[in-house]
Parts: sequence; structure tokens; C-alpha cells
Amino acid sequence: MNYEFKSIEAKWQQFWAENQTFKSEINPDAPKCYVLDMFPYPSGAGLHVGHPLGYIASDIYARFKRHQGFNVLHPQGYDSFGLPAEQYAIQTGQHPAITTETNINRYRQQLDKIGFSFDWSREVRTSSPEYYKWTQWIFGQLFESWYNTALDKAEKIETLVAKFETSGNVGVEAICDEETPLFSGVEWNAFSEVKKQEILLKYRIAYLADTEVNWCPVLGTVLANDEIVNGVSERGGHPVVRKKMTQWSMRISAYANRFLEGLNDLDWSESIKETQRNWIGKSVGAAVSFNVLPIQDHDNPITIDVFTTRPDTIFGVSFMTLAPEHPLVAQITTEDQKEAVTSYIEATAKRSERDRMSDVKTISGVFTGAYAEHPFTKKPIPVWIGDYVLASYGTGAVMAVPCGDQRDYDFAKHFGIAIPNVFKDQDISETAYTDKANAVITNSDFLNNLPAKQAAEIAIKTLEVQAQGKGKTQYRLRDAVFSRQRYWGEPFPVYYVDGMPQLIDTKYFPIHLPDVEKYLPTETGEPPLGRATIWAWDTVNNTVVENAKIDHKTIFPLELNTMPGWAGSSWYLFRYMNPNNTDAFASKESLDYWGNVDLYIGGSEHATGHLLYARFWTKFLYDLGYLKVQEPFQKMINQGMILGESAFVYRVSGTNKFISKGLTGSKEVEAIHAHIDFVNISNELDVEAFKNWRPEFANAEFELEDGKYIVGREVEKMSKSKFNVVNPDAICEQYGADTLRLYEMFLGPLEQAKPWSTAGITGVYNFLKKLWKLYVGEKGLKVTSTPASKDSLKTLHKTIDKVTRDIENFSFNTSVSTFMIAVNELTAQKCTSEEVLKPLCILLAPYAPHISEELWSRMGGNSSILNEKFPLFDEKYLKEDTKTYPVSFNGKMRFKMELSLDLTKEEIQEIALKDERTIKQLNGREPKKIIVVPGKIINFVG
RNA sequence: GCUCAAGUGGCGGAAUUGGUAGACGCGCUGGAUUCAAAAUCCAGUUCUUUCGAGAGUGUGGGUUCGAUUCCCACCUUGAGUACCA
Repeated sequence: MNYEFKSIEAKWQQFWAENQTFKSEINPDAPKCYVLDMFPYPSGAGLHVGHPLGYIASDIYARFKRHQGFNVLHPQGYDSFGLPAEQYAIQTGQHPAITTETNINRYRQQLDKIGFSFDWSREVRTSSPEYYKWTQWIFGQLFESWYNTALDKAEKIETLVAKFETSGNVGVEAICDEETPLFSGVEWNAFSEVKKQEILLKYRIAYLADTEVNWCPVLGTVLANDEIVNGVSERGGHPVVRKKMTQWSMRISAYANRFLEGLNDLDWSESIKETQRNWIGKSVGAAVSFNVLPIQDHDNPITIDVFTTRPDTIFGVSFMTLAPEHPLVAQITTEDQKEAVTSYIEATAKRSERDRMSDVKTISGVFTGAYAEHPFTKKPIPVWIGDYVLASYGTGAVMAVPCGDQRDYDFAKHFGIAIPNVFKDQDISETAYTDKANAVITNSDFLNNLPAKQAAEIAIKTLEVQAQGKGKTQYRLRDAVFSRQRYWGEPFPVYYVDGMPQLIDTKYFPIHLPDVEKYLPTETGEPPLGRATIWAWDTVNNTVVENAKIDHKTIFPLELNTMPGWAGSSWYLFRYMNPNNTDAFASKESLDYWGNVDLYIGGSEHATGHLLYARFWTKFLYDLGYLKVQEPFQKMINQGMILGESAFVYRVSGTNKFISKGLTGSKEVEAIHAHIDFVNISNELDVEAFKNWRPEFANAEFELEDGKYIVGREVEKMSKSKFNVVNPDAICEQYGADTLRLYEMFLGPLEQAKPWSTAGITGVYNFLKKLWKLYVGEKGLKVTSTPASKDSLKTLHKTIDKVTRDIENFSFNTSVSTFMIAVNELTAQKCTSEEVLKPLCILLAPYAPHISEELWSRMGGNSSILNEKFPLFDEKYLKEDTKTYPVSFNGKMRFKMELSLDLTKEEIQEIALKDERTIKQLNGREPKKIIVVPGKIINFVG
């Protein structure tokens, strides 16, 4: 009987579905294990062979854990709201609801063929109202909360209101807008309702504010910082401009420090942690105010506020630099410098932010004519403008210490500004001295002879006494913009009264996304929700009304923006725990039992987006007491991308003649992507298929070498437009899902990017055929109940040991090799014993579940092989006849030898003496004495 | 520029963490089987070679009896980040 993978795989996929084999329930008696994949957004292109890589790895792990007796939660769903899904809909001219549905069905079909152990009864879709009801609910919680820095946690807004009523906001330690004015309790109580709401908005974690945002005109929406790469949109690569707009934001920066601290306990790759640390960008230092001279109003002087990480070098300040956009520039520039300053600002404004960033070398700047007063020496310091200072970071102004900062140094040299040295025994004639750890301060009055760290502390204290500064920790992490001027996202459960946002009572959730016809984004930023229809909230009937007249009495305007794509994906891991709950985002029982994700598998490109936002919402829900865990993903593995091998044909420029790769020589040719389906393993092009591909190629001429047209190959990202996509369905069709699973793992280390090549798949396919033959012969099952030979047991336990360790270390590629060796050895040993073949079958089950189930049932196993215990490794089968002997002489360990156990001391010595390593090291000398330490070590004393 | 990761046959990649480098697979060569092909099986396959051997894990040093593995310097590639005060 041959290995009929098609019928086997169909049979078991059906069996698993009918028996709900992968359905998981809470079981307090069993240890839990939550294995999660980053859920896909259902794009129109369907899955290519790169997508399942991570899913296969997590599936192997999940199945392995089940064999080990864990209660495994392994769900899957779809991130179906957001830009990618909507862009696809727009490109194909269909409604996003339709394309999303179609794409999900396609994905599901493809996923089902690969035999994953997903518990589909827990499927979630971020775009379904049952799901986004709770996304809206969490938004409501964020809106109704503030961040208490005294307790370092988020709290309900009522506790803040209570504080305001008794003593105002004086002494309230909170994360809030910078320009929040102080008020007393009496004043608060006298404020109008609108005024109160206006103030509370400055404290809410989800808040509405006029902010400078990244506006992308082509996409017709604002974007968060992590959605912009190199100054253009991550999706599509469209230009992004700065624009002031009223937008919802999230006070994610409140959590900056907790993000950093939490990283230490996470089992994530160092590079991802480092990326997050950089993104959060913590710098410890001081805020310092410099008075602008002349001081006219001593109670309320004009000040230039700066942030510095080096308050210890404050005596080295020889000038100050403002960003060209700094608001003080116009105010302090003197008459005679006005012209120079104006023309400089004009010149820099012409250069885009990108140009400024890429051109780091050119030093430019202009003197304002103004001076500021040094807080200690009281000497005047010239104030300059320079475009090396960015308006968007810190205060947009720096105190320049040329001796301690290279940029300040270069600027000072360029403009001939003094460079006072405040570092003891350091030469700064060529370059700045930037080492903070070893610096000792000098020429600095009361800071003389202090190491930098102490000097910084004393400088801060002194500044505090003078009320001209204080210690400050600055973060690069900005608050996250939370509204999008798009259709395909969660509507905000918010309406407006007197311009102030009001949260709709949660009992009326979800606020459904209306089914509008005109869902396209606009270039002006007008949200699609309000364009085709008037969308409003009826406070009498507590319902959304369309095309009703907004009277601001009972009918109020609704928020027309929608939430960004990351809203739904920031908490989906918790919804899987209890996906059909209509009373809560998940029940307390399920949240407490499943905790957080034990293993998360996905791409590393989400380091500063999704992964940070999910941590944010998890910590917030923890603060409010809904969760027991502070981190969503305990361990994470980032699978590498599978790349495609594109094929190129070479057309002589300006003609319709194609030249085989070897003949191109110095001819001027253009490389054109050819579909990889037209190319065989030897890189030979099917010329006829190529001609029929496109009308423009129908009459093409081909110059062949050896009668063949050879294409060029190049490794690129797998993409439809590069015609290099390999579809997993085709592989399943030809070789089966088990082969696909094994081969994807066999390709190379999981975390490494690697090109896909179907060429090697026959090796894995052959392995499965050999495996089949080991168990099943012409006349049926070959497995017998005879005891296994020593050799076979050794092979088995070698395999158990390696495979177990491999799964725990996620080196699945070497496991596949181990299986191949095992099957070759057992075949050679003519092993038929179920003592060996049964455990081997279980070992293989996580990798190749279909064939394992089939063999298991043929061997008389009950129900699914998943209920079987994973075999345990026993050293005795390996160490029975050989032992590793460390060989040493002169008291030093020399090398190890693997020798038979039956040997006597004398025999061991003899063998060790004949070993070429011993001969080389003794170099002709006779060892005087040979010591055999009982059990293990042989000593030669030379 | 900075941070991180990596460099091993024709190719993908192993190496029990300092102990006979190249497991396993692809490809290639030869053989068996076959009318033939596919499939399957067996043998070989790092390079050089005067067939005795020699060289060999990006390059150059170092530690060690012994280095793909540890240390130093450099080169190359990939990823992330970038005037962050």
C-alpha cells in the first residue's frame, strides 16, 4: 500500500472537525498553555507559503504541549478592520465588508488544508459588532480614566473629580496636558459644566486635543508615528505632512517607564526589546530655564527652557540654540539680526524634514542678536538658531556645551564661538569629550573636582533652589493618535454637546458602523462617516439616527472619525479566552485561568506598533482590576520572512527580443519579471507559456543557449507584483500538508529570513514515503508486538532526546533531520516492533499530524493520537554500551573518547594510548604513570 | 554614525556549547532495476594533489595540547534606528 496523503489528510481533517478535537475548555486541574499566532489581516492575495511558517511552528508547539498534558489554548482569528483591509477594498472597487468576508473565507479554506490544531470555536474578527462592542467599551474605560503618577497607575475619573472638588488640581500628581492651569477646589466647583469637561479632557487617558499630526493626503488619514517609515507612510509609501488637527489621542506615554521595566521579565529576543527601548527613548537629566536678557519683568521673565542630559556640564555652556520653528524666535530676535534670521528660517522651511535629516553634515545657523543669562555665572550667553535642533523633540531648544557634545562642538567651531573646557585632564582641541562615566568636572565653581554623576545631582539641586530648573526624565515616546479619517474601523461611542465629547452609555454598545455607500477617504480629511449622511445620536431614544436634523437639544452630532487598526488588535488575546461573552470582554473566570499568552509567534515588524499598544491596553486593564497580568505576551518568537525567488528574462532595450541569461554579455537589456510558474528547476523558461502570458510577448523573439532560454534569479520579498508567489494550496495538492509542514520547518532556522525553493521538497516527501513503508507493507501493517532490538531502542531514545530539546528550543529544522535519520536507521534494522514504532509515531505527530494519526489508528490506537503522552527520554538506552571518557594527563583535561563499557581499565588505557591525539601530545615520550580515576577519568602523567 | 544579528562545500544548513568540521536534505557523478522513462534502491560527492599527503569554517593576530566555538583588530552582508540635546 502506498502513502496516499490525499485521502489520509482529508480523512483526519474531517475527523478533527467532527470530533471538535481542538476545542479547549477551562480545566482548573490541568496546567494551561496559551499558544498564539499574530492574527492575520485578510488581504486579497490569499496566503503564500510564507504565511503558514509561524502558524506551523506554533502548531507544533501547541500539539507538543497537549501531548505533555497541558490544557492548550490555541485560537485563530482575523484582524479585519483597518487600513490594509480597506485599501484592498478600494483598489478592487468593492465594499470592505464584502472583500473582508470573501478574503476570510479564502484564508480559512487555505488554513484548513494545512491541518492546524486551531480551536475555531473561538474565532474572533475585529470587524464584527460582537467584537468591536468591547473595543468600544475599552475605549470608554480609557476615556473615563486618568493616570495617577503618585500611585503610578490608571484610575477611574471619579477619583480625580473628587480631588478637584475638595482641593482643586493643586498637588494632584497626574499625567496631563502641559498647559493645564492651576485651580482650587472652590474654583472647580464654580466652573461651568463645559469648563469642567474641558479640564477633565486634559487628564483623560483617551483624550481629544489639537495636536500636530502626521497627515497623509493620499491615504486621506492621519497616521501614528509607528505607521511612518522614513518620512512616508508604511502602507503604500505615500508622503506625510505635519498638520494641526483636533484628534483623539492616547496617553500611552504615561506608561513609558513601566514599559521599560516590564521588558526585563519578558522572554523576547534582545533585538525586539532593544527596538522598544529605543522607541521609548528614556533620557534622564534636567529641565533648565535660562532668562532672556534684558530681564524686564522680574516676576515673570521671558525664559528659554531646555532639556539636558548633562546638567553637570552647565558651566561649559557658551551659547544656546533654538530650533528655527521655536516660538520665541520672533520675540527675541534683535532689529539688526532680523533680516538674517528671517532669511535663514525661510531657507530651512524650504527643506523638508527628510532633507534636513539626511543632510547631517552641513552646519548652518544664525545669531539672533539676543542673549540669555547663565543661571549661575549670570554671564550673557548668545542665543543662536540652528536646524540641528529639532522642534519636535524636548523643548526645541538646547543649552550648547561644545566641550561635551559633538554637534555643539562642530557648531561652535564653524561659527567661531568659544569652547570652554569643563573636563579635568581632557584634551578637547580636536573633538568634544562625550564620555559621561569617567568625566571629572573642572572650571565649574562649586562643581569642581566632582565626577560627572555627582556634579549633575548638585547642579540640579542648586537649580531647584534658584527655581530655574529641576530633575527631569524625558521620553521620546509620544502619545498615540487614535483617530482615523477612514470608514473601515470602529466608530467612537461618542457624541458632542457644546463641542465637548460625551461617552454614550455602554449599555447601548455596540455603536454599529453604518453601511454607507460612499466610504472612500477624502483628501481634505473629512471623515467618510459624515459625508454621505448626517450621522447623529438621539439622546431620547438612545440610538444612532441618520439624516436627522441635529438640533443640539436631543439630537447631537456623533464622532465621525473611526479608530485605528491597532485598536482591535490590542486586546484580542483576551477575547479568545471567552469569545462569545455578551456581558464582558471576557469573564473573570476565563481571564484568571488563561492569564496571558505563554508563546506568541509573529513577525518582528510590529515591535513599535502592535506589541507596544497591546502592552499598553493590558497594563491599563490591569490597573483597573480587570486582569491579573501586566504583560500580554510572556514569550515571543519572531519568525523570519520567507522570500521568493523571482525569475527574470532579459529584453534588448527598445526591441521585443529576449536573450538567454548567459548571452546578455555587455548588451543593453532590461530585466523583466517572468512568472515563476513558467520556469523549471534548471531555470529553463517555458517559452510558449511566456508568449501566451501577455499579448505584448506574443511575437517576441528568443535567443537561446543550447536550445534553452535560461532565466536570471533573484531573491526578493514574495509578492504578487513580482510573480514569485508560491501558493501553499499547490504544495498540499502535490505533496500533502504533512510534507509542506515538515518542509517549511526544514528550510532553516525559524527566526531567519530565507528564500523559498520548492526544489528540495522531494527529500522531505521521500522521508514520509519511507516512514510509511516502515509501518505499512504490501500486505498491510508491518508492526508487530515483538520486543525491539537494542539498536532500535537506542535510535528511538536518541530521537526522543533530540526532538524534545528541539521543540523546547524552537529549532524545528534539525528535528526533521533527526526523524530522517531515525527512519533510515530503523529501516536498516528492519525494526517492526511497536515498542519503538508507537512512540516514534507520537514524536512525529506535532510535525506531521495526518500521517501520524493514520498510522496510530492502524496500530489500533484509540481516538486521536493527541491524547497520547509524549514519550519520555531514558538515558539508559544510549549509555548502555558506551561511555564518554574524558582523557587527561598532567592534571589537565585533554579530550573525550567514546568507548565501550565492557572494556577493562587496561584496554581503555591501551586504546587511549593508541589514539592519535595522545600520540601527538606525548610526542614520543612514554607516559610514566597512568591513572584511572574510578568510573571516568584516565590520567597519564608524562 | 550608533545598536543588534550573521559570515561554514555547488545550494539550504548541522556540529551534544572547547574535543575526529561539513550531520540531514537538495543538486551532481556512477551503478542496479526498466524496452525506455518516471519512481525506487545502492555507492560516491569540501578543495588541492605527483594519491603519499596537504589545506580548510570572511581576513589577520592571540589564548589553548586542541578553536566553527573564547579574546582583540579588520572586512562583508542583513535588520533596526538616526541631528534625541
